[in-house]
Amino acid sequence: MRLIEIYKCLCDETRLRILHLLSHRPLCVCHFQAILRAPQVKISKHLAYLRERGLVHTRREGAWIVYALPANPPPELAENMRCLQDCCREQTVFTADLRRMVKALASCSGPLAECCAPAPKRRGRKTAHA
Amino acid sequence: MRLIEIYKCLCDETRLRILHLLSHRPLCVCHFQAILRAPQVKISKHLAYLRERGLVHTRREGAWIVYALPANPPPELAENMRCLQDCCREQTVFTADLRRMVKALASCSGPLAECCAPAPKRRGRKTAHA
DNA sequence: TACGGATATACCTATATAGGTATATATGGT
DNA sequence: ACCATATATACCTATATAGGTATATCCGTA
Repeated sequence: MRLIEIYKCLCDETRLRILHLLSHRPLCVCHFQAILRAPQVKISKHLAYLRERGLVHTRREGAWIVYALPANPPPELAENMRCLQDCCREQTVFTADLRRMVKALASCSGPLAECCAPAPKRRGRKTAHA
Repeated sequence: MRLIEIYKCLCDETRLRILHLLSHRPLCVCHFQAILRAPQVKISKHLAYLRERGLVHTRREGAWIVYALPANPPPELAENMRCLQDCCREQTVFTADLRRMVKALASCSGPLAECCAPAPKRRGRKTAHA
């Protein structure tokens, strides 16, 4: 993987926040919408940008698409993700995202998709994402 | 220093090569021209971009401007520079630059500016940069 | 003071891309 | 088959920026 391509992925704030979140755990699109408070199309396009360049991959889980970092990233990517995670500890944008992520996942019981379920059956009060 | 600003600096190949070279030693503009084989204006503008964002600083040395990494960089920058230097070892663009740097500096005797000196007095055969 | 060399900058153009609106596609449930 | 939800994409617009040409500035020297 060319180093420059990695940095091109990292040089947008939305993508940086996405990758930072993914360095903690896989997430589906609706989670990103909730955590980053950004419209679906914006999230989706940045995810596509990352996917096309191999920084993330996806698996379908029912109606949801779960995004995750690659299982065996090339060393340049792995090292940069380590660096990113380290640097993010000090910058409030990222710590705030983490807090929102925890909150968003709190309503998840078990597998990821649970908290995205339509829910009318279960609680009948919330919209799709937690 | 905001992380995103650092990545914006890293996401252009010319700037990446410049920073990589600087992670080894300070250099003046004419060195970059020679090593990167790029026109003066291109080098100069990318250096300005980096300077305005605090990734490099300059000192004048006679007619030359010597660019260097900051002496006490903020931790985010220091860590990313470490990461960069590490990753560059494997990518040919950067190793080739290093080779050209060594060659360009070979004709330097002592302080940096020496190899940029007009030289008619000393050897009278080369143009400004080595 | 005039000149040449080193570097910076003003200006222009082309391209990438971020962000939005509207729409398409896929999936599960009725 | 139909609908609602989740996600992706086509299309448009605005902006950033890369790269070039021409020119300005700064410095040392004659």
